[in-house]
Amino acid sequence: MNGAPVLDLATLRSGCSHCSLQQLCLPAGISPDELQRLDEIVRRRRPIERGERLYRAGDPLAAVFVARDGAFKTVSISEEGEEQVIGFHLPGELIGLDALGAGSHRCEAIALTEANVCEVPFEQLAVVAAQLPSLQQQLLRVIGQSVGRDQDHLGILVRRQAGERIALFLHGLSERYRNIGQPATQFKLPMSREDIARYLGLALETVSRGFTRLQEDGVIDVVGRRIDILKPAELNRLAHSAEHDEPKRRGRA
Amino acid sequence: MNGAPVLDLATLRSGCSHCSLQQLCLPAGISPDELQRLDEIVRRRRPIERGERLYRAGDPLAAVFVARDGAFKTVSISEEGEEQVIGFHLPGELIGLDALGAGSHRCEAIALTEANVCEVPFEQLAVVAAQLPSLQQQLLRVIGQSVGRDQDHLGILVRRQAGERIALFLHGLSERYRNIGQPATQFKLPMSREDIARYLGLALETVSRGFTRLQEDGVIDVVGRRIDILKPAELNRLAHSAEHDEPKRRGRA
DNA sequence: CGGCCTGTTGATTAGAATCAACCAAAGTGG
DNA sequence: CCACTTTGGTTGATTCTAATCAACAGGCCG
Repeated sequence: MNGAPVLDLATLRSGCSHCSLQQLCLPAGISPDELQRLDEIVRRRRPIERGERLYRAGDPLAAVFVARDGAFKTVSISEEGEEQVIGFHLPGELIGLDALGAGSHRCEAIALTEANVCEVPFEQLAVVAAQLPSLQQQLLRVIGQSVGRDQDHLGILVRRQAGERIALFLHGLSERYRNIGQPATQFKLPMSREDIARYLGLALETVSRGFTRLQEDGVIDVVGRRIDILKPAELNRLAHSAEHDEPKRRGRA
Repeated sequence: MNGAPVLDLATLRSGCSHCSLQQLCLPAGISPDELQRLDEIVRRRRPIERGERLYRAGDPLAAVFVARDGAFKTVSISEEGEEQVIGFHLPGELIGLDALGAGSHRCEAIALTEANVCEVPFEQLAVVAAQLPSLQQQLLRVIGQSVGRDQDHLGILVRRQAGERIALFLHGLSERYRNIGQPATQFKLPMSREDIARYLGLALETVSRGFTRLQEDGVIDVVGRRIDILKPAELNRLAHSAEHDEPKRRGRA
């Protein structure tokens, strides 16, 4: 658990063109010389600690962020002070779009782990995007992907069975890890059971039980936040075609 | 079947500059001469009938749409053929952003009523937006508002009590009608109970019961799809601070 | 060591899904 | 024009899932 990783200065210094996330992030599909324009406005921020906020609800839209590593959650606080989790953000995924509509943030973005982020001042991004059609295109695509993730989230929440939601959650997370080139069947959850519960609209006990149930069924192996997906196909099945299949029969024959 | 309403040619012909939704739609904040550039690429389509689709899942992103009147729903079809309602779209709200991420539509957009829509070819919109900073800005804002509505939807779905979800739904719809300058306390729901149920992640019977309950409590008056919000403040309270207040005591005192 | 946070597990209960009638309005066709 | 069907909505009875309340276990920290 030497959690605070050795600070890779080279990584911090080097720009988008050397970033491993290049093909997933704003620079995707942008020519090298154009990339430099983008690179000039991107600020590589110092490491963020766990629990630190990138912005708070109500803050004016100043910049959007992308994690190079680590993970974030965005939460909105209801009038009663309840925290509801709007989304989780893995490396390469844009953070801060919740302010696009009104010009100020609806959510807070909180680091779930130590992380390094790139900060892109929004005004400048807009200006450069207007000048570089391929950047504009990629910006819209990245925004669209974010919309897509929100819709996936909606798709999880309308499922009424807790087990389905949990399977869908794990499946989706696994896919996202695969996308960024990390192991898709073995990973450490960056978020707590409570975060997951507030993301899925369930009680945290229900999430816990859901995990144990999946473990009992041999689909996954869980130890605290360590997840090992033993039967990806089965998880996929549970996530999609529901549990209608084996309704009563627990012990398999 | 004079279903096709009297065709208002003047309305169809007149461009954005004469549109009553101008300040809510893409043209907002755009100077008259710039507006003409936008106007040139907007196609005013013939009236759409109820049940007609603007696009289907899988269709490549060709255009985005805005209703001038009427209402739409966007739905995604699960592998089991279940229809899940992603969103409802009132006049002035952009339809079709679900394709921004992958370049093809994830959803289908279906007319809930007869409607007139403007169609904006996406490629051309991107080109013009790159040339007109104020249009680019407004495009991003409108996209952001759409993201905001999705997040409101999420906020509804994580609420676990059916009554809260229903109150929140009515409250949000009311706000949106107010925004477009239509009566906010009296309106006709363009969607069926089943659509609402699939939007809220509830069974349709539960939605029906929820409406009846609100009526019994004197908060609203419902007759089929006609809604009259009698106590907006009370609805607002139910939507936000939940029903934790009067748990058992039905008859007050 | 003792406290604290995170997660698991158990018992009970509230609330919504489901199954099933039923009703009114709107078509449809003889 | 009236019987018949279809569609959308309401209401009732029953069942079952997940929330809630509660106790407890392991890891980590001061």
